[in-house]
Amino acid sequence: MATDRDTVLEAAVGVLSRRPTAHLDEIARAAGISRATLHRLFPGREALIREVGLLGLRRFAAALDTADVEEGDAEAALRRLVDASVPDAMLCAFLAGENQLYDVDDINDLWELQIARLHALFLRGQQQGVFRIELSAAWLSEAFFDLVAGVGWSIQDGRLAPRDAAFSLAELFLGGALRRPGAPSPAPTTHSTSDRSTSDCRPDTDKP
Amino acid sequence: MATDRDTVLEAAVGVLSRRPTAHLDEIARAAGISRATLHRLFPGREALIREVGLLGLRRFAAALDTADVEEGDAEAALRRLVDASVPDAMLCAFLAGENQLYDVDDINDLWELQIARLHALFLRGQQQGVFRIELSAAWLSEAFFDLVAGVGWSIQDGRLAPRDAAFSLAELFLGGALRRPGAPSPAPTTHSTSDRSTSDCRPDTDKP
DNA sequence: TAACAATGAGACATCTATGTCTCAGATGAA
DNA sequence: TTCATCTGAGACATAGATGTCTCATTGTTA
Repeated sequence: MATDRDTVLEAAVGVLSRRPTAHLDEIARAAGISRATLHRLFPGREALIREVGLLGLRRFAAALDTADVEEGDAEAALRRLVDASVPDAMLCAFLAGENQLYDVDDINDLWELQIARLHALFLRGQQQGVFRIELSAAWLSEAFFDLVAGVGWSIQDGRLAPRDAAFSLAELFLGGALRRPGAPSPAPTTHSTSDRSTSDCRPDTDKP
Repeated sequence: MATDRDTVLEAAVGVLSRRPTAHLDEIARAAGISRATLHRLFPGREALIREVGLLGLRRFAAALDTADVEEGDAEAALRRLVDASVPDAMLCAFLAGENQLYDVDDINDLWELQIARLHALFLRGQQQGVFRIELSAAWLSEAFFDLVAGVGWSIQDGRLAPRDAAFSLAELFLGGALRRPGAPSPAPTTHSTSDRSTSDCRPDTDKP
């Protein structure tokens, strides 16, 4: 029986991240309140989902703040970010799945802002020589956020122990993102514009 | 104007992956057919979404087959899997976001089956000594699939060049998943049950 | 050309989630 | 106790998407 807005929103995430089309009854029940009270807290479904998105973004922004990502060594900053964002991984999972939110202007702006901060972190890391430059900063940002979301989903479904989350995320991601100390410089190319044309994401349609 | 079912389903994915609640009108328009014809092909919305999910699973299963993941060196098998699954990344993105599907029994079974194959691949790789054993096979499976989904989202939004997709995915993931040739054995532990209690995914609620 | 099959457009009924309202009971403060 | 406030339960109307139908048109085959 949670009466304050944020607690209700967190309960809502638990339902909505699994079932984006869940009815309001369901969400109210998950929060331990009645549908009437839910309506008193949030004018309607649209507003509710919007606020869930905003909460997620606020939390992720707070994680970026806490981690002080704009300062110091990029690898250390990323490790701090991992620790700061894992507790809110489920919110991030919701954000990752709900592209619908990006139609709302102010949410989209807030989202772009946080992504820009991530992007800047990776760019800085590449300039510092700690992150690989064969992988674009945009891809590193996307991949990082997706893995945070993956942590959220895994924990929710009981496939990942919460205590292992930060370690698993940091090890996997940094292993792929950090420049190898041994490797001298960006491998010129193992992937020219050659062979397999993995081009349009719409493969042949002739499979039975 | 695509009249065969699979082509319509692929058009539906393009819409549904961005907006899970899109109306049937919208989906029909995206497929270039009328709502009437859409109804002739699929009995209703539920059936449509179900078939989209099945298509995604069929494609991913086909990728696992094509890549021959049950055979040979695990790293090579995974590289083959990357190449085979990237063209269907958008379908995977849909699957990743639509946990709702897992309420349908036969879809869930098919899903578990493919995940089990992934899991087995990583376990085999760990036994072969090519994949790190500090990261659980379950987490590696989840992370791999999430990154494939991330590739799909990125390509759709134009943030990742289709030609770079396979390379970016393989490099990032394998970098984190492969056991370092240098590192002698599984680092005993850098993450005991220490310090930060990143435990319950539900942080303090006192942020303004 | 003629018959046939498939499609698109639109009208229509239905169904269900949503939004709004009322009222009774519970909680808490004066 | 008494009053004020908040909540839950339920009824009710509404809106909008879905499902079904008809009919004209198109394109294909004989």
